[in-house]
Amino acid sequence: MSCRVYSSSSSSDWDINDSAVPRINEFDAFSEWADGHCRLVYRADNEDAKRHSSGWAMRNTNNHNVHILKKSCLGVLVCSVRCTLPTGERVHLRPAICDKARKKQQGKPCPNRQCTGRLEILACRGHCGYPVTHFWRHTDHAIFFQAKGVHDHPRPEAKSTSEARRSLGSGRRVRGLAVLLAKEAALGNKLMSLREPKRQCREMTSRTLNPPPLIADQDKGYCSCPPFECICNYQPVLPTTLQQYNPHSPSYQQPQVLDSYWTQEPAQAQSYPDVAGLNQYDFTNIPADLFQPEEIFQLDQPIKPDFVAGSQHDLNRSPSTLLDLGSGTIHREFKSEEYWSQNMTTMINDDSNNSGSSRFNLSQSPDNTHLGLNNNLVPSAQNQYMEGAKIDELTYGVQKSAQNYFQQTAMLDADYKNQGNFEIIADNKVYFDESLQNFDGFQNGKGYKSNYQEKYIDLGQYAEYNNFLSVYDGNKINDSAMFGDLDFRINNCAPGASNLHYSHDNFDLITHQ
DNA sequence: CGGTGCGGGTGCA
DNA sequence: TGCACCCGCACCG
Repeated sequence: MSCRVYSSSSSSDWDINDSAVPRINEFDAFSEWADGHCRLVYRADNEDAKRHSSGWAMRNTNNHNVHILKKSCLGVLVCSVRCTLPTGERVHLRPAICDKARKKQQGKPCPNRQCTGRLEILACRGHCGYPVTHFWRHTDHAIFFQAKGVHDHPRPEAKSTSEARRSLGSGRRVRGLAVLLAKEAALGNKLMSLREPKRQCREMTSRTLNPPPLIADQDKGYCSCPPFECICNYQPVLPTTLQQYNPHSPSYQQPQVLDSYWTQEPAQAQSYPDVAGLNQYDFTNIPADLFQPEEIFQLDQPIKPDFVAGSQHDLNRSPSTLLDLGSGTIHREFKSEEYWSQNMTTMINDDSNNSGSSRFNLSQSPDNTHLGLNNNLVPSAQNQYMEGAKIDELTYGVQKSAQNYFQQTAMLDADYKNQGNFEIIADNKVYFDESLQNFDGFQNGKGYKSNYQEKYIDLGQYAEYNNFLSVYDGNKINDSAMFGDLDFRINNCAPGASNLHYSHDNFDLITHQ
């Protein structure tokens, strides 16, 4: 996934509100966690895009424009006391999209069993104090996506995870939950792997950096289940039975459904440190009625600040990684302070989504990445751009920064125009009928020239990306913490990962209201 | 029951 | 006028 910088390249020279958008022949891989100011173009038959799905909890927002679907971020459900799980992770559940359901979520006991806190919404204020917004626009040839704002909160759990939990109903035994979640994960990943070839790019990001759950690195002996839905956690206590259900065990017999999943991507075995021998859990001391209907969010994950690896007590605890059933990702999230400082640091230093110079989104596969298309800014201009964007994001509602932002954008636009290679589409507010798919005016007179791309490839960006890959390759096995960090950073928009081309000199016309 | 999309309506800048 | 947001409705799984 490649998030694009406003006006930083030919490929980003469209706005969701333009009367006409370029016709695209090469598309982006779907980005589940698109973040920052970015624009993506998906295939018209991309199922994820057609569903307007997102890892973020996005709700429909009425913008009174039937042609552009607008969604705003609901933030994330967090614990009111910000309790910390053994590994320093924090609760971040997916807010329900439905207002009614979301209200019911709030005030529920923290999923952390030993926490007295309550769930509350951590609202998204990533777009000048307002929630981050996503825009979707369909043409006959593509689905255009544009995001505005940088999420200022942790990612919620994946959609499939919350769906799985919901579908469980209430009062089920944890074992059932485990099986269901495992199946969900297996099926989801299976489907995702089959859905679209390019999806692999995204998978590479989330899985390689955050390998799938339940695939234990036996050498490391850790558990890679999520803190909320640890499957190992629900395994029987007795060693013999444990063996039977422990996927980490050599003698473990995988269920048929899961088998393909386990063996599907063995190379993605996690390398998390064995925090506390979390492979084995004793559930005999957990009463079946412990999970009340109203505690469907209740985690079997204790707050244990003095968590000591290897202690017998801790053996009964859930592992601390978070399974993202939607992406097959195991999140080893930042401790909250780490997260926030990291987040702020990222925002301050990178503002990746705008500059695209620091955050790489590995959802985009390198081999289908046409580097530089989004990084056509000359360094100086790019820095200036970052400055403006930076301020824009960090000081909510500061109009000055917004001016910088757009002034910079305008300057760059003008700069491109001066190259004489293409013309920016004027938002002339002429509203074309959607049926006018072949608008000669744009096709013949205002097309993008392909040589533009060649001329503006930013080698510096390319180098940085390679550097990243080098670091990544060198550490992916041994440094899971790094991946936690990288995962967060790279999953934000990275212009350098663009693979979008304007290979046609025509545009898809859309209709404004 | 909840996700999703649509659309009327309100308040604010 | 644009935007954020509330609400209700309909459809769907």
